[in-house]
Amino acid sequence: MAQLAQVIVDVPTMQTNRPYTYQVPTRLENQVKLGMRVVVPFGNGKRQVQGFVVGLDQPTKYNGQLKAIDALMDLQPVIGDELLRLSKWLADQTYSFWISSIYTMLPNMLKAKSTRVVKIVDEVDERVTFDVFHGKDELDFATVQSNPQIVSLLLKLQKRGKVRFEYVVADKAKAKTTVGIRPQLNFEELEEARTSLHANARAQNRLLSYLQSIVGKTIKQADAERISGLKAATFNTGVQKGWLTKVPIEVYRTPLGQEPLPDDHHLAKPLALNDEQQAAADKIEQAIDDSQSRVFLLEGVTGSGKTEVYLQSIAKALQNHKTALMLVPEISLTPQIVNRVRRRFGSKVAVLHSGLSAGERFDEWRRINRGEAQVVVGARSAIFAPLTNIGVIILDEEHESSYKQDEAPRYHAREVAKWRGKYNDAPIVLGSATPSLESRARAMKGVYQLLQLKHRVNKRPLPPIKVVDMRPEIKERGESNFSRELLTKLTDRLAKNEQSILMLNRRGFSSFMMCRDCGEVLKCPNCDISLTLHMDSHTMKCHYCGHEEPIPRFCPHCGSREIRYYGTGTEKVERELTSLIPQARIIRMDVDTTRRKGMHEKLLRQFGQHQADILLGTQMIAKGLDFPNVTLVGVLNADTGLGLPDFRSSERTFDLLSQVSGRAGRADKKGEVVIQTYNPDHYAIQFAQKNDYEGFFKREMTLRHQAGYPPYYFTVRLMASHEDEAVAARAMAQIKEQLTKSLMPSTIILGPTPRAIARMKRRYYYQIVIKYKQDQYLHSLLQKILQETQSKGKNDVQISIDPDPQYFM
DNA sequence: AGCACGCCGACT
DNA sequence: GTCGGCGTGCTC
Repeated sequence: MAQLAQVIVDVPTMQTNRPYTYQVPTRLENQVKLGMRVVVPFGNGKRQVQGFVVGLDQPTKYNGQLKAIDALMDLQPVIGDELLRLSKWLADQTYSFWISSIYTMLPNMLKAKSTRVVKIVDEVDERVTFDVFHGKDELDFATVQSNPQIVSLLLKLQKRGKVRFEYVVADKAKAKTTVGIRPQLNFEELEEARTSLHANARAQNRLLSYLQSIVGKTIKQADAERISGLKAATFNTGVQKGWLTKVPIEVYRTPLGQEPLPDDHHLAKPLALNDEQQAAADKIEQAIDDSQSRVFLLEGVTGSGKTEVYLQSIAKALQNHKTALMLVPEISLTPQIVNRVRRRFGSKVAVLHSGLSAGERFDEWRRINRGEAQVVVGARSAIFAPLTNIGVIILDEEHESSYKQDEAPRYHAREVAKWRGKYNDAPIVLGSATPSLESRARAMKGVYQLLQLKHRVNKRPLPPIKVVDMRPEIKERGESNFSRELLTKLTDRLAKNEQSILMLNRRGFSSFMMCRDCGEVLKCPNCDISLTLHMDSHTMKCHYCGHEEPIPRFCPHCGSREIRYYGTGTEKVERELTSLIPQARIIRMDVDTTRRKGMHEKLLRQFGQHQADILLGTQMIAKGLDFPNVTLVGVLNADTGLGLPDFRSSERTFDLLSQVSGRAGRADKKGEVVIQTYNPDHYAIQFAQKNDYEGFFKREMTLRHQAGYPPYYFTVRLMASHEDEAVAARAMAQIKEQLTKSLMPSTIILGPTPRAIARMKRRYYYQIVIKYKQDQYLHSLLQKILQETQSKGKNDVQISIDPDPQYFM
């Protein structure tokens, strides 16, 4: 019988980042369990917050009077043993608050909203009642918080005992319900009711018969109407006569495009595997059978049938009465891949992606939590799906940088997967055509087991790739996004009624407004970057802080009218393409045209139905798309990423070009790829042209070795920010001193340097990058630095730590 | 985060 | 003399 409970409260600060001990009141005895949400008093006054039970009956050194838990928010724990442990590990690994790592694992709906309400408890001035309280006797404090006059007025009234501040912890988690009907009488009583009916009350008579057939059951009213053929009005009469009652029935929200498959739906059969696939599948399935928590790197060229190996591994796990988790990068979480999994495993599948509403996400989460779904497909955060007894975890496109969250907690889904694999004694499958250097290097060392698929399933060669040097093109024809060669091929496809995909590599691109007379570039007043033109809203926007201003007609610096937009945006390319090939029908896909929910799918569907000849887009079109009629893929600017100060820029360029090349000639028709570049001799482009991952890997490893980058070193990035640049710089210099003193001599400390975007949201940023092979002091030292520099207000230096950063910029 | 306690300037 | 500014420290 639990007397005490250790609770992590929803106050994300360094000082409160530890469990607090509460008493379990007698009325809640035997009900409080690990992983439940509770409402607890915290701090002075009547403040209440949400918390999570992370321990029971552990002794406490606290000498003060313990407070008691106010209420339970759940009947069943929302976090099981595995995820509770994982949340602690995650907080430790990513240097974040325990409460934050708990919340990243749960759907947003489980985060209760804590509101402050001001209540009138005694007669107050009529004008106050009217003006401030709008005639009501209570007020949501959040609505007046920003008005200092009202705030001080309310505080005065509080002192005089006229009003009281109260806290309300409101749970947002609501299950959607529909009306259900339930017979109130038993069979005989219903029969009895029939005798008192008028002879012509035929509908009521039928209702009674129907109710007799469902005694003791609860049926959705919609279903009842359909089955019985009776109208809603008849059921209402039944309620009036006391024959039946209406009760809410909990139902799941149905995400668009995720409608349940019909009951008689035939699940798709597994496809036959070729020898390579079979060999890989055998190894994975053996590990599933033996409950081995090893890691496989499944390296397979585009079209080599990795997905089928995934699906059969999942089938194996299910066959062993276990569950399976499959992660896909958000960008390739397309209906195509999702449908393939659902056709194979039907209603066992739950899908988690960013397009779901909060309610839909919550419902999918509950289906998984209740064990109603045994297969989960989702993007990064789906790695926290509340599956139990996992048999296999798959990460498709494991090299994708989107598996690393770029805000706190800065976790990498691959590392979380490995943790869960160990906990569940389940193998991990990392799949990619172009594995990350880290993973491939581990496979070479034997840490992971390498499984290779070297041949395409359809035995077709990969499409030939033509690299076009844009330098002479520009010299001869002036500024253009299209080489003659690409234009010729596009026109040719048009004539043959075939389709083309054009990709504009936007990585690292800044489009900006510049004055042709004085060279002034329009910049964000808060951040250190140029503003981007958004034609949909006709404004200039800052991508970092969201600042927005009208498009200027005159240069704000010199007043000249010659202020123009620079940078290769998709819109501009579309305009050029329209003027070059007026008869071509173009679909443009970029952030602007796909912002609205469902637009992404809609545009792809239109293209799939050949409502356009050319699909023009940014990186988002590079992955997973499979259009049989596409025979030409063009990359307009292959090298924009190469000049970036990022040690992974070659790797990313190689990946991107390899991915996009795989989009051509998926079916019977022959495909071809055109890559336009200003760096035709760059090794990333050369190796991509030859489809030579092995060559690229060796070359890039040599360079990483020379420069001391991953995978030869582990890295951590420390960032400090302050409103005053000098303060941020000084804080970092101090930290560097501390690091140098305490870390191992083999550890390399770079910086401090101002970040590439030195100012963001009115703060200046400095960073230090630590490179190490093995350093036993590092982790605890970083924890200590965080403790010491814990910021209390906006006037303090803010420190953040990014383990294994994706970018150093 | 939110709240109280506490120590210095401009006011009924 | 007091009201209230926000720096500091604590929350089981």
